[in-house]
Amino acid sequence: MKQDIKVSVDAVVFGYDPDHGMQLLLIKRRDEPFQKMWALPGGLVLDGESLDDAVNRELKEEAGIRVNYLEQLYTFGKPTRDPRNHAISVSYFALVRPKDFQISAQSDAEDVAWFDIQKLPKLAFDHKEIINVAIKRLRGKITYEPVGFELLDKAFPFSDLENLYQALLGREIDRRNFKKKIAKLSILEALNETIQRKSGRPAQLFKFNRKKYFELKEKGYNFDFFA
Amino acid sequence: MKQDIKVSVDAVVFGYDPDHGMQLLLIKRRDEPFQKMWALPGGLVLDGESLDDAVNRELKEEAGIRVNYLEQLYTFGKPTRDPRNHAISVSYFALVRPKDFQISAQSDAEDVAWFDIQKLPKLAFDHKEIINVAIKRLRGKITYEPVGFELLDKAFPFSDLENLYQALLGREIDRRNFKKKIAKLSILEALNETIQRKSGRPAQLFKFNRKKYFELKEKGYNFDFFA
DNA sequence: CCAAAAGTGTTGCCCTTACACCCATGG
DNA sequence: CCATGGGTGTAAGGGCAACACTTTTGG
Repeated sequence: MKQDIKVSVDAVVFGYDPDHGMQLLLIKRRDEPFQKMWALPGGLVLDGESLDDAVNRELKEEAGIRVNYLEQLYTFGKPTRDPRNHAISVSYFALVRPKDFQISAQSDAEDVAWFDIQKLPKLAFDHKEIINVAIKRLRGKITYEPVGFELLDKAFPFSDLENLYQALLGREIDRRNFKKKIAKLSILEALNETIQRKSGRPAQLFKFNRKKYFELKEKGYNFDFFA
Repeated sequence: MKQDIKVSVDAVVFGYDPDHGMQLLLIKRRDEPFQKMWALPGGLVLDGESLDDAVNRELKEEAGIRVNYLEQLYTFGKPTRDPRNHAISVSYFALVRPKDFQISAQSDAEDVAWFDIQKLPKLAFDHKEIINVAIKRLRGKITYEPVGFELLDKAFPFSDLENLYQALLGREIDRRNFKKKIAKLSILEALNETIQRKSGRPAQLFKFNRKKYFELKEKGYNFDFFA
């Protein structure tokens, strides 16, 4: 009884653009099946390759990016998810700063693009389902971890953080209370710089203090941003 | 380039025994590799079989049990984790009431037994690592979900719930405050029965109100049992 | 001077925590 | 009557949410 199951990895890569909201990285397939349809970047794991290595390799090969933050999401194994044969997909959840990279289609991708998570095209395989799980994870994650770390520029105005949270939570946040909450954690550092957006008063820039964040996390601190 | 990676599933099955604390179900391997060593129940996924089906089948085949609660945990894919060949393991996290089953070794298991999670034997493959991840998940889970549901008898005295939490959190709980917290959620129902343990005053029995719990969960209620 | 976005404190309420004594039973 | 575990209430303090006006800039 010889087992014949293919193992692949797929990555759900989120990026945040202050002007356009949460974005998702997709590639357009060059080959069958689902030729010319949009899909998650990913592909077969090589013999002797670890899962993490496989995702990183595929992201580099297909889209030319290296992600900031990567964690395993879920493994999908319905035998019918690939029309060709029984194939399982170990999916990953990734966060990047879109501006850090010039994405470019390579390898078996005909095209690569960022899509607004509210306006996704039709997707190959069960990738829509994978994305739904990832979005759920993202929504959950922001309530107990400062996800902004990985999605915002190194230096950012407070309003970017606020808007990111509003976008993900889908509701308004009270700026003052939010600021107090973040301040209490002391994981933000004010810089002596300001930034001028299109209009209005210039905003002070901040950066995350990674070290302090990890210290707090080690001690088992509970980051309950929002209920 | 033909891919040759084996896909297996492994289950970390927790059970709670009011007298002996948190227990973990292990099987003793009948065959090489790691012959006669203790290991997690699990095995190869069959062609055309879904991952969930594979776990349930293996649990039935090897230990003769059907679990109460099952969720996917993590997929381990280090190419060297199986000395024979590149094999990935999709691991699962399960909760049962030990008393519900008479465990019995079957199939390729020479023996099956419950072990105190504090006193585990040496384990085959990377199963120790898998268990560590599972214990972490369990500890995390109890802080935001009423795990007791799946681990305690259908009817139980309040002290069982209290002891379960104390065992998992590794610290004392104030009984009165804990009771208030649980009461506020109104997911417990008092029964008109009592139980007499070894000594002391008889205790009132309670049962969980599953329906209410799921209602609250649907509405996005935040069960923050403990920080 | 108008529009746009940034910045800033106080108050009331609720929830959480700290805390100790009596009760019912078996031996 | 003693040991064991079960059952119960209150008060104080901290954390969270609600809430609106002023400041700085560009046009």
